[in-house]
Amino acid sequence: MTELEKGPTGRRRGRGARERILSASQQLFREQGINGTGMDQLCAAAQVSKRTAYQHFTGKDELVAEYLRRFDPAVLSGVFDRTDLTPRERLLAAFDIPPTTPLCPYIAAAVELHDPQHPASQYARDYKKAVAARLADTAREAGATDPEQLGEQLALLIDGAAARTRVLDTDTFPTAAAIAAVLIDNAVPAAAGDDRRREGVSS
Amino acid sequence: MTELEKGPTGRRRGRGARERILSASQQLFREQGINGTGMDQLCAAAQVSKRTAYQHFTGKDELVAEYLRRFDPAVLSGVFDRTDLTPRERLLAAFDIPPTTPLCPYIAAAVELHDPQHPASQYARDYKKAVAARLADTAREAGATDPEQLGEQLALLIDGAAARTRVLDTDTFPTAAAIAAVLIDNAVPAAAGDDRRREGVSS
DNA sequence: CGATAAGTACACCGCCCTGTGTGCTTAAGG
DNA sequence: CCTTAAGCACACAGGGCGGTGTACTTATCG
Repeated sequence: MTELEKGPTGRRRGRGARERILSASQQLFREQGINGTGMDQLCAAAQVSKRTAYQHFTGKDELVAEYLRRFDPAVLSGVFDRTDLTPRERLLAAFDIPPTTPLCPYIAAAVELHDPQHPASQYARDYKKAVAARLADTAREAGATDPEQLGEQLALLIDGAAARTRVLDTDTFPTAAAIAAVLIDNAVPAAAGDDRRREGVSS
Repeated sequence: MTELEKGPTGRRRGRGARERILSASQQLFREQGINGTGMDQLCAAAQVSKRTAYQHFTGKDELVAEYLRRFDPAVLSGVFDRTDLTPRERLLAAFDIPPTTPLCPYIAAAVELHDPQHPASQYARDYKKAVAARLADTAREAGATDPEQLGEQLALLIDGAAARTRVLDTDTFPTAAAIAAVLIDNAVPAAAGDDRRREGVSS
């Protein structure tokens, strides 16, 4: 039952409370951080009464965990499922996230929550492992000799760029992409018909 | 009644409250995070009255900033001033920080404070730039063609290992060190006489 | 000694936080 | 229609936080 919001019907601030809460959390947790966003403010932004929020989520912890689970489709699948790119290009495409990404929310959550046992921290861990695994898959597809190692290396580069971008307040993904290009070329034994050239990636 | 460390009576005033506060902050901010450590708890651990703490620091913000400034000597100088190592070895030695480092406190501060204008965030930024600069200096010493680029790349690797170690709760510095070795070998045109092991590097 | 600065003990303020209790209104659907 | 459940408004509890006021004690040194 309860076929809730399926379109613009829910213009009133009636029935789609849960979705509005999660949508608002996406914005606020990113802009202000998890600890920096109170439930009062979040409920106000979501146009949801506090009582309703606590009927959908047992507590803020559960809300935070659920909030983290709403990133997969866009980021993870969106990059790896592009069949128009070669495996190598797909690996490098993972570093093209300049505009709308203040900081990887998984790292932020792990640091802010400061508790490895927290559901959100555990999910962050799982997610990071999943990304490394998908990178490894693509690396295997690209013909790397040690795909797991390359996947782990590329994952580390992504996290490094995310963290460093946060601290320096400057986009460091180009640097990470340049390193990735070197690693990929070094890990693929002797590709033949590829378009790969040694691109110094100056800019 | 609190026979605290007296040491040399160099100071004519003061019985070491400030030092105890900063010493306690080193431990607590790392173990519990900055936001997770209250002034009450910190003062109790430092065996300092709260009133005294606020006579030494105008507020928690200032204390946090000062806390961050107490890391340089050991980490930064300790690695780069080792004359017993070749430049290349010194660059790689920056990745040998496995035992006593839960997470780079600069990244943690930047994420937790969530305000680029915060004094501590600004200092974190300066520090990260300084590390990159010293890495670049050493890279130049090692004969890299583009020392600035290599320095920035190595700095990114360190931050990546720190962040990823935090999220995964696993030591990822070996992975970063492996990448560093590849990058260094690729960046130094034709090293001679070194003991560098060529790991699949196709010049 | 006595002056002075450093440190102490402890209560207290106001604020914001997560989380609830209670009663009321609204929308959906048979 | 009337039932049912989702949502709302609002007040409030309990606690931790950063920070302060006040009066007292202690160490250091001229």
